[in-house]
Amino acid sequence: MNPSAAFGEVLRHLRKEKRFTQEELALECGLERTFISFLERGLRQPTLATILKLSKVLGVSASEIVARVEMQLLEQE
Amino acid sequence: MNPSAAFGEVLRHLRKEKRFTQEELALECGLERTFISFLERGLRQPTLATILKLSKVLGVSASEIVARVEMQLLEQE
DNA sequence: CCATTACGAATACTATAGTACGAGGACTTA
DNA sequence: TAAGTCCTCGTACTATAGTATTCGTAATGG
Repeated sequence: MNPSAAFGEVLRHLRKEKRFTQEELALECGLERTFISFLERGLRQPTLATILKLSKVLGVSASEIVARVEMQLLEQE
Repeated sequence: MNPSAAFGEVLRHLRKEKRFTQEELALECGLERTFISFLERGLRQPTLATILKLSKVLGVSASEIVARVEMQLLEQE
């Protein structure tokens, strides 16, 4: 499991938890819907600025998001 | 203060704490020396994968690094 | 059945992360 | 003076993050 895939799973989980569609999340973050789709499918990886944008809208700190990614990476090696 | 600048300060601080030169850190991370310089000066921002690489070598979790960046951003608005 | 919502997927593009090489300044040590 | 270390800075390049647009389709509801 690579960082992109791990991040994708974490992002999708958080988004569904907050009852956002990809389009809503994208709009609030000032990102493209298709880019959110890329991220969730692990086909793109975020920069630090993107992680921060997402974290604000999702109501979770960026460090918390990264911590979840690190857990994902450990669980599924 | 933008995310790149905040990250640069955190990175430089951690690197000096661990007594690495930019070149040593770059070598261990599999990155370019000049890229470490760019990061520390806030002229580039890292992707998630880069943050993870740096965190391994610096002996600090990626989430801890991001937490420090968030603190930097709050302190200096 | 048809319209709408939500998403995947493809393609092509622009902006920027990351590489590679090298000149030169500030400092130290010989 | 001279040589070495650590870093800044510039420049040009390649890889990829992020935009923009479009089509297909599965699910849902009027």
